[in-house]
Amino acid sequence: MADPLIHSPVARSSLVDELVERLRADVLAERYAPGTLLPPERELAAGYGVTRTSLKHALVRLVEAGLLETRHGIGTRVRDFRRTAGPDLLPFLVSLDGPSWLAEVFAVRREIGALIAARAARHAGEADRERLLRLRDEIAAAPAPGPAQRAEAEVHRALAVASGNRVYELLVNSLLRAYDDVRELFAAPFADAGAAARRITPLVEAVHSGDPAAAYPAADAYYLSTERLMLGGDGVHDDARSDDGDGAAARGDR
Amino acid sequence: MADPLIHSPVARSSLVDELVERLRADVLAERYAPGTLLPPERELAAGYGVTRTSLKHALVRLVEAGLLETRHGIGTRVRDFRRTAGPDLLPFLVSLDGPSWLAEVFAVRREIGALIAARAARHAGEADRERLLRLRDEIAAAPAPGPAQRAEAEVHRALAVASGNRVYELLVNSLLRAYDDVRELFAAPFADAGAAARRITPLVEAVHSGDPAAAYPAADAYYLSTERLMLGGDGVHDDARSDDGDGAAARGDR
DNA sequence: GTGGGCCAGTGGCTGATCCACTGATCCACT
DNA sequence: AGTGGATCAGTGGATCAGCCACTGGCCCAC
Repeated sequence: MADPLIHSPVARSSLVDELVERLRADVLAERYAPGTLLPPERELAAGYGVTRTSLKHALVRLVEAGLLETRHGIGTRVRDFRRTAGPDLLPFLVSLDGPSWLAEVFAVRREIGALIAARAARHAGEADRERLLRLRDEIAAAPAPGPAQRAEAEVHRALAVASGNRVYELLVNSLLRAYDDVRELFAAPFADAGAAARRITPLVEAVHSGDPAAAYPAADAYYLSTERLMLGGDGVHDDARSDDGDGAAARGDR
Repeated sequence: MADPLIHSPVARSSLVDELVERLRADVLAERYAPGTLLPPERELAAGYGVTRTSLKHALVRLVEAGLLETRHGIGTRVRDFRRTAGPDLLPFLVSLDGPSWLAEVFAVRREIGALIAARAARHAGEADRERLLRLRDEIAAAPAPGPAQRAEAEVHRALAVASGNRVYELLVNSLLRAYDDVRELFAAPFADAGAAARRITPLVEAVHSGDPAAAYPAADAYYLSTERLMLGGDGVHDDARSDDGDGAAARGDR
């Protein structure tokens, strides 16, 4: 008895969802060049074989995401997402472009994670501290990689909450989502719950003890270790304030 | 002659825009409690005096922003934005709640700005470095606070680009937008272009010289100084790795 | 009890229609 | 020649009435 499986609701996606996905992919792949006008809605709708109303719902979502810009009487213009989009776009960039973006996400997660941990050590209240310990135990006791990874994500969130700065909470929301989709692909290295608990324990304890100077490097080491687990190999060179997960592959023009 | 004024297009907002704004305000003010269902679309549309189609366009945008969640056959549920929204929500939180969020945004900007500056010092290419100098000169020569502030924002962007990590670019996009709306309210303290240039010069030069160890504190000092200009007073205490702009006012439950 | 079928209520989507805005063009007037 | 206004075609904005698809609760036959 008892739930043998967590049933994540079968991802049924609506017509508009599909449409958004295709349009977004087309925009991100620069099949519509930045700065140019999209074809008129009536035409686009016909092209995709949907009503203009449905197409509009899709466009409106991409506008909200910062990828498009529509002006009445003119048309819908493609924007340069590097200048206009926020980190909420990361999940799609990661799943489209793969390792290049992922590495950069991890690099940021590590650097910001250290900041957050240091703040958390300074600001965490009693409730925050207890929550961290509880989550650590939850990881150690996790019956499968899935729950363990979820609990680990909760630790990230809990640290952000404990940091006492809500902006960090929002940031962490975006960063976590950025690799949500790929997380399950990396379940294997996380199969050993004991090891996972051992990785995260120094961080949790440093924050719990309230010592920022200890929390900072502990977070750095922790994020580096998970990064290595997920990206495989040694990932990055490891000097004091180490580097990268670089965008060398990435840097465009301008 | 020559343009005496920059005409920013008169912010005409469409019906749907208004609708989104009202709904978002209602959600953020928790007039619809998180976790509860919104009234049915037909009813809601009637209540706001618009078509169901228009209401839908508005709802779809809020779903995209992470504030709502709609399920076919069930209804539209209000989500807890602290858990689900990303930093793209910041502009609205800032303009609704005012100083409390703004202070936290600045705190994050300062901490992350220092990280970015240090990375930029390490990774900036020749083009990046020249762009920084050019922008610095542009600030010094700015004829009015408006252009100066815009050029300053460009420096933030340029630093993110120079950091070689595109995730930081997206982060900076969101953070800049977070106080876009209030920026003009603080034009007065920025009237002196010479002073603005003097504030930012040490940062630009530290990055330009390629020394991360110099760039980090230079960025910290720079962001602290602009923070003080905008928030007034001394803002925060200023020890080595200083603090806050705290969320003491903020921390909710959970 | 238990399973199946029904049904009311919800969001999803359609297609036709009209409105409002933009920019180009043309023309009358100066 | 130059200026200003009218017109027009093309675009997105918004509406409407209607039907479809999904959900959950209810009831009834078994």
